[in-house]
Amino acid sequence: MNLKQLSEKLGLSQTTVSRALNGYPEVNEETRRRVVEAARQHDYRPNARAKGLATGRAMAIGHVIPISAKFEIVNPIFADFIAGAGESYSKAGYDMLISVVRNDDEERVYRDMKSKGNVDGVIVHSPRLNDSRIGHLHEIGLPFLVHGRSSGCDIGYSWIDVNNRRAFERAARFLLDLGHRRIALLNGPEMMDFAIRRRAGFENALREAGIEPDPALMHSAEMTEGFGHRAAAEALALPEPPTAFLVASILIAIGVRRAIEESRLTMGRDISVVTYDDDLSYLRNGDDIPIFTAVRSSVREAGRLAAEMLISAIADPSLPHLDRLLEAELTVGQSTGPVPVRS
Amino acid sequence: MNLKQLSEKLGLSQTTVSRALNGYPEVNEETRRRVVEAARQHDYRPNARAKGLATGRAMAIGHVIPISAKFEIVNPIFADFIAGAGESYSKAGYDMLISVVRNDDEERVYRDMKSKGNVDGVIVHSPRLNDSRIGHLHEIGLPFLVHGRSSGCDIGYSWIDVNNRRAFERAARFLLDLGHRRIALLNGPEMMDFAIRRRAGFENALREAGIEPDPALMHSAEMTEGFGHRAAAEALALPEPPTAFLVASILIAIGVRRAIEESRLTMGRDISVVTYDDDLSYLRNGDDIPIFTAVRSSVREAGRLAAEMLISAIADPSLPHLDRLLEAELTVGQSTGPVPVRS
DNA sequence: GACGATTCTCAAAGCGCTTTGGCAGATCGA
DNA sequence: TCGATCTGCCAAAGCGCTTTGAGAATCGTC
Repeated sequence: MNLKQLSEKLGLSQTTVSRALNGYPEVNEETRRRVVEAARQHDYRPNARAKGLATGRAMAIGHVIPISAKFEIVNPIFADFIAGAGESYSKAGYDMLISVVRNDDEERVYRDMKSKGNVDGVIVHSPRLNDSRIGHLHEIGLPFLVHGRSSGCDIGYSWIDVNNRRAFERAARFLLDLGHRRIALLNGPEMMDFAIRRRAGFENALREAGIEPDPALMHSAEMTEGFGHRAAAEALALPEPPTAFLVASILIAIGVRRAIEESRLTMGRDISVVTYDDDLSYLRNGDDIPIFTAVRSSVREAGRLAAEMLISAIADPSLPHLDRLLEAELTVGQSTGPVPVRS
Repeated sequence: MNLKQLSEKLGLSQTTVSRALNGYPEVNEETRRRVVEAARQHDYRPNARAKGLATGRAMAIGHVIPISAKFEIVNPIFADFIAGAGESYSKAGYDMLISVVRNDDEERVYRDMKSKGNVDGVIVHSPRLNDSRIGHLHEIGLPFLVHGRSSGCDIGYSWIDVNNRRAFERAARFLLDLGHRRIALLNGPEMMDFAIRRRAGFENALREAGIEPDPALMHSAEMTEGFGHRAAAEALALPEPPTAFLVASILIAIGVRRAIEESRLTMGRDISVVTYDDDLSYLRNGDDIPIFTAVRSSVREAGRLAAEMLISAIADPSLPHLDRLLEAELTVGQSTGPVPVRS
C-alpha cells in the first residue's frame, strides 16, 4: 500500500493525504480523521527511502563502532550504550545504523555515510587523544556527537562524557583515606581519552597525598578479565606488592579478584579493590549489596542522552555545541577495607 | 556531487555514467575508465536513498534486539554477534539497522520495517519455543534468518544454530565420566529455545547414566553473574550439595566461582564447573590455559555466517531454506576434576 | 450581490538514481 | 554497395514521497 493507492481509495489527491498524515494545518479536520483512519486500517506507512529522498533527511543516525585491530575486541559497553540510544531513537522515529569497522577505516566510513546520505548524523565512539575524526567530521559537514571527549582537540564539538578525572580522583582518595599507600592502577588503553583522564585523576590524588605514582604499579591494556588477572598476579608477586587496586572496569576487577584468590588472599581484607562500573545490565555489581566498591555511571543512560542531544542538534543546526558532563557516584561495597597491618 | 553533475562534467549522459559505474557491458572500456576515474576523483558515491528507490532494494539488513522487559537486560552476546555480522555486511555492501525493542513490540517493528521498506531482510534473535515471530514474518513476506531455532514451529525457515543439545550432552557426560553424580544445571531462561535444548541434552546424558535429574538442582534465569552466584550459593548450602555445575554462560560460571570461593572451597578440586562459552572477545576463557572447562562455539563466527546466509537468500529468493548447525567443541580447563572422596 | 479573504484541495515538479526503448554510426557479410 | 547486426550512447519514464503554486469552493462583509 503506497500513497497513491491510499489516496485513490479515499478519493483524494496524494497531496491532501500526505498533508493530513503529516499534520499540516490546511486540511479539514474531518478529512484528516478519515485519512488517518484509512491509513491505520490499511497499515500504511510511508516508504522511508522515498520520504528521505523528498525531504533530504534520512531519519537515521550512524554509529561507527571500532574494533581494536590488534585484539579484535568489541568493547562490551557498546551493547548497553546502543540499547540506551536505541530507546531515544525509537521515541523520536529515528533508525540506528551500525558499522563495525577496523580502527583505521573509520574516516572512510564517515565519508561514505555523508555521500551516500543514509544518515543525518553520527555518534563518535571511543575518542582518542587529539582524535583526527573530529576535525574530519567537521570538514565533511556531518553532524556528530562524541561519546567522550578528545583532549588536545581545539575545534568546538558536541559531546557527552563522564567526569573520569574526578571519578578516579575520588576513588583514589577513598583508598588513601583507608590508609593505602601502594595502590596499583589497572587502566584502559591509554591512547583512549577516558583512560588518560582517569590516570590524571589517579595521579593527582596520590600527589596531593604526597605520594609519587609508581610506574611499576600502573598498567594499561584492553579491559578484559584476562588483563586484570595477569596484571594483578604480577603485582602481587612483587617484593613490595600493592595493598589496593584501582581498576577501569568490572571485567578487570573480576580478573583481579581471581588473582587475589589464587594468592590465597581475601579481597576486602588483605587487598582492596575499587573499580569503575559502567552499570552494564548483564554485569551488575552484585544484586543487592555491591560486590565491588565502585565509581559508577550508567553507560546506558549516557546512550539515551547522547541520542537525544544529537537529535536536537540535527533538528536545529543553529544551536551552539551541546555538551554534558556526568558525575560518577561512589558506592562502597565489600571489596575495600583499611590497609592491613604488616605481619 | 551527484550523478547529474558528474555526467555534465564528463559530457556524458546520466545513463552512460550510471552504467559505466555499475559494470554494465554496453559501455566502451575507455569511457568506463574515464568515468570511474572522475568518480574517484570527485569522491562520488550514489545516494543510497535514491538508489534504493530506483532499485527497490534497501541494501540494509535489520536486527531486532529484544530487551527482557522484566530485567532490562541486553544479552551481551549481541555485541559479538553484531560484530561478526557487521563484517559480512560491509564486505557485501550492506548496512545494518538495529532496533532495540521491548519483547512485546517486536512484531510491530517487523511490520514497520517491511512497510517502510528500509531493510531487505531481518535477523531474528533469541527465538523462543514455538516463536510466533516466524509465522508472522512469513506472512508479511520479509526475508529473514533465525539465529537459533524454534521448536514446535512447523513452518520452514532459514536458521543458523549451535547444536545445543549435543553440547550439553557432551558436557554432562564429561562430568559423569569424572564420577560426578549430583550435577547442578544453571540454565538460561527456559522460554528460550536454546535453553530448552540444552536442558534436554543435560537430562538425556543423566538418564543414559541411570540418574534421574533432580529438579532441586536445576535453575533457569537470565544469564548473569548474580544468578550464578546466588544459585550456586544456595545449591552449596543444600544438605546434599552438588559436586559439579553445568552452566550456560561464562558470566554464570564467574558467579559460581565466586560462590565456591566464598564457601572456602576450591574450584576444580572440591567442585567442578563446566560452562558454555560463546567465545566473547572481551570475556575470553583465559588467555592461554582455559580457566573453565567449556563447550565453546564462537557467536561472532555465527554472526558472520548468519549475515552471509541471509544475504545470499535475499539475492536469490528462489533458493530453498538455508540452515547450518554448528558444533560446539569441548576444551578441558582447570575447573574440573574427579569427584572428591567423601570426607 | 459582488468582492476579497479564507479554507480546502489538487496537479505537477522535483528529490537522485536505474532502466527501458531507441537511435545514430560503425562493422560485417553477401 | 546495400541491408543487417553490433556497439556505444542517450532521452525519458518511473521509483514513492513532499511541497510549491494555484485553483475551486465557501464564507463574511459592505
